[in-house]
Amino acid sequence: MNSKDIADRIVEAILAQKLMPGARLGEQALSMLFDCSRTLVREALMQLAARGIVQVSSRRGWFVVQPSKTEAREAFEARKVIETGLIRSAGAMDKATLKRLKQHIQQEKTALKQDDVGRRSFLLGDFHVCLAECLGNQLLADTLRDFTARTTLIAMLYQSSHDAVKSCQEHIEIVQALERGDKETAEQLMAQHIGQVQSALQINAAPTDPLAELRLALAPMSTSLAAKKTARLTPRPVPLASSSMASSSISSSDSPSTYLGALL
Amino acid sequence: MNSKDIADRIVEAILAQKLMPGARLGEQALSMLFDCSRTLVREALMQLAARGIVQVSSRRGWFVVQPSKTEAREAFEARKVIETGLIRSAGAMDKATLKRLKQHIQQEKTALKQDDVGRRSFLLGDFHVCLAECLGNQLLADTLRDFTARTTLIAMLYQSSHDAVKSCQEHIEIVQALERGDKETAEQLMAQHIGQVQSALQINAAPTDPLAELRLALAPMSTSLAAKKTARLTPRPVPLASSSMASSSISSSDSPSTYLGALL
DNA sequence: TGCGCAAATCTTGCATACAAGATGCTAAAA
DNA sequence: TTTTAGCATCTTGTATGCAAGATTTGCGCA
Repeated sequence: MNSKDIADRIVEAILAQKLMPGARLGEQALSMLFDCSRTLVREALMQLAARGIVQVSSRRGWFVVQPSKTEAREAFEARKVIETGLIRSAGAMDKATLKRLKQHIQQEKTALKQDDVGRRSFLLGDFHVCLAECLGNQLLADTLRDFTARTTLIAMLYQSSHDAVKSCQEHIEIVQALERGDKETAEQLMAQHIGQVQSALQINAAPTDPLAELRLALAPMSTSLAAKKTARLTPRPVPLASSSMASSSISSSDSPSTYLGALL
Repeated sequence: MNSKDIADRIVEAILAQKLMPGARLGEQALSMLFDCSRTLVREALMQLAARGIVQVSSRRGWFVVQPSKTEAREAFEARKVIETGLIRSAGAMDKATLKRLKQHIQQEKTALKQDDVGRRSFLLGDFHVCLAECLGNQLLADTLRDFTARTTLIAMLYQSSHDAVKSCQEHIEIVQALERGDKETAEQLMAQHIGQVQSALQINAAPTDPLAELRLALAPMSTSLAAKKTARLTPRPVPLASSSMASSSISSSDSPSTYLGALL
């Protein structure tokens, strides 16, 4: 179990939506989880930080990134540029490659049928990485994996109302166009597809309020008797919200076993 | 001096062609150079490894990457895809942005005039990063910086016969097209420009012989008196050349101060 | 002279120890 | 009751030590 494996597992967990944006990644917790020293965990986290997946707040902790609206726009634009450009510049696809893509879509369908949310989310993102590999560019495929992880986080953060079945259907149509050799249509479909995912975001809503759950849970009931206690919690959002880090109250209140489950 | 700074300095040195592909980056040497512990150096190197700039060979050392021919193709294709796509998807540029680009070109010209090879090389690559920033995508700009470092290494490795003056001229034409709002031409010029750089490679020639410098330095002079000593060195290339890593004899024979100069 | 083996050296791999800042809690005082 | 000062705890930041593999060097031998 080296640092590369740890990093891979974290990225996988993000792609499977098992790690929320803002989730805490404590060095000690991870070192116990992977049964190694903090050194290896730190190396993994440094690598992920260099790839824009996690960030560290000095002596406070490591967190999964929470992309801003600007970063969200950039990430989707980047994916559009790369994926459409890759289709445009690619040559004809051979049979084996097409088979691989079709198999991937089969896996997506299976995950959809079985309602396996984690695997479904992973595969829907991985399709794009797979496509880049099929189009013959490992460098861009790797880059795209990171960008896809980013957009996955964005979708979680901005409460995407995105439909998985529709997404899979769009993948099918893209592959069909490629099979016909109709690159122009494929490119256009891809742009639309990414646009769909992007516009499913509720980008105007503030990034998922880490206090949303609390607010909802603690909203005064008609038969309010806890008025005083909620009053004590309400003032606190101010310093938290102004903090750029906004360490989600979800993660800080959860026990380590929560993300232990996400990674194992 | 944290790990981020160290990583930045190494990338800068590569962009300025002061670190050759295959150059050794010893942890101890760097830690002495930056006056810190090996820990920080290691963190920096791990980050660079995650970005595909350096690689580690287990218990042998850290080295600047030596892209293969396939990786070279992928890197140029990736840059074409990103840079042309970015131009295509961009909106109109405002005056301040155009001014920034023109200033950059001025700097390029100055470096050319002063024959400052390091700064010249850095600026010619940085133009593309700057353009990406001007087109409003920091994420792709950062990605492009890494890819540009890669193509710079490729150019060094495959003995590019690339002309800096011509390159600068092409930058000028691209900015002119952008100023006219003629994105189509700009896109086309960019594709050609990157193609120029790529085709200046002598890709068929084997990656630059790591012994070339030694051979040259130790070639017998006309007034040869060291005939016996050079004879002793000639047989050794065989086992070295067969080694895939080919830890460049340059670095192993040079004192630390050599790449000390490159980084300071 | 050429070859093979073993010791010495060099370099990374990993863990641990301790420093230092951030946070939260408690208790005392206004 | 509210505020604030100080203490306890938690978490990362950095250095160092030792283990282990790779490479080189040197020596003995044919």
